[in-house]
Amino acid sequence: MRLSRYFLPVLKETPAEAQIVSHQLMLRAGMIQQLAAGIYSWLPLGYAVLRKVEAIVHEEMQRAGAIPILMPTIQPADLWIESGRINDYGKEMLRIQDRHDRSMLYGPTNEENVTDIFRRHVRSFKQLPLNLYHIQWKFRDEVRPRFGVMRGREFLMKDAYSFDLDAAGAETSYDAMFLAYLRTFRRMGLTAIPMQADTGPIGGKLSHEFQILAKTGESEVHFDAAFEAIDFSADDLSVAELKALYAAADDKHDPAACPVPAERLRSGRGIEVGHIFYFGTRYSAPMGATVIGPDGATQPVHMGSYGIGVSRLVGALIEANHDEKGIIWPEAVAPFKVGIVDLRPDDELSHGLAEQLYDRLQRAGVEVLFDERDERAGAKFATMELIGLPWTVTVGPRGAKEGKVELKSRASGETAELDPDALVQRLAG
RNA sequence: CGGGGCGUAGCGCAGCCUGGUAGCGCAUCUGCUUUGGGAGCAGAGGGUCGGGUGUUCGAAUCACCCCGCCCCGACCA
Repeated sequence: MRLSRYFLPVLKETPAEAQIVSHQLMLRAGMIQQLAAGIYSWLPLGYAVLRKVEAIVHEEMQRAGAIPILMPTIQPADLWIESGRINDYGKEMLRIQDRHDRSMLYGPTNEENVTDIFRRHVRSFKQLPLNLYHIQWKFRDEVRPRFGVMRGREFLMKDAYSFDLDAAGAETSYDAMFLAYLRTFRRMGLTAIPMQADTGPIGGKLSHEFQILAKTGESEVHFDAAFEAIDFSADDLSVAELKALYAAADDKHDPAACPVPAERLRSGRGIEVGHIFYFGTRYSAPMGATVIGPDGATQPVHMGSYGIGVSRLVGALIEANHDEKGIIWPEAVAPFKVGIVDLRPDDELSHGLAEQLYDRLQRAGVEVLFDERDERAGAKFATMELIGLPWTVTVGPRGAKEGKVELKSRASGETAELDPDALVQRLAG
């Protein structure tokens, strides 16, 4: 992508309304644009990151056996009356009347919706286990939206729903999601600690929320220091072991009853990026989502639901990866892998080399943002640092004479002088 | 939902207290010079001062009502 042809409205100054660093940087880097309180448009750079995050979530869900579907944003209120949940969400739920005066709502979640799909088509235990998920926009009319996409009213969420014959099966499904979550966050370079949690309006008895540690987190969290020793990227992570370790957000944490000795207890702030629930027959029973078991008896299925705040993750990623100059994207979610700073577009030799590298990198399948604007070096470097691409290639007359360009890592700041072949090889790898 | 604050050019702000029809920096456009860390000079464009009502000869400025946004607290992917 040529920057001169892209749409990247960066800001030099920090908009007054943004309080936390991720919100400030998302606005300054031209990723989002606020339309109303808690409602944002995603501009090209922000949308590119959102799609990267989405893609990882899709891959890990499917790896864990979940099947993608797409349910609507608008639902009939009838379904929620049937589940008995119509009033549980209170004013958080946006209600709408359609032209026939039928009561509709903008879905804050889709348990009823998916349970309805299930009950219409599944009859036998032989079709279980089943896990259906989608990534769809939700609306929760928060009393006080804030912190940009971290607490928006409209937000993109991945929600998966598992169906099993019995509690034991449901727990297996739960554990599979538990593991998939750890892997998902890990792939984005984030360590999320699973914590015991309340079930809220979703209902149920077993629940964990996944919290990323960050100074600007919304909730106070407490956890066993043993978590610090765990390698979350290990292939043989044990869900049972992780579940046994103590970790809880403030609301669940009782210092008097805490099983962890004080010297082993760690406290910090956390950003909740995922939340999983096992709620048994909470929806299947009232809504008649049943199967015939091996014994010939009809019984309600055991369900769980599993959410990841996809749009919130974009903010959380920035909270976890930035410095005073801007964002530092982990490669897995970067909007572009490389930025080329064409220092002197008016210099034939230097500009020619930059063009050539742009072309070669693109053909090697590398996502490149090519800054060939007629701007000063300082402005270009500042833009690159702000938007945080993992790699910057600087091409100027000085190096071009020697046939060299500079490669710089945004994360480490390390630089290397390379010739074009070595550069392409290194970045294409 | 309780408490507080703000709304003046695309962004950041001043002007308001003490009424006299709007200003600064950045950004934008044109020209020239410049070009390895957010350039310089010269010129130009851009505002129903959030909206309404009232007071007044006269309202960005005073009063009242409404709307929007932000912050603190109680609640949540």
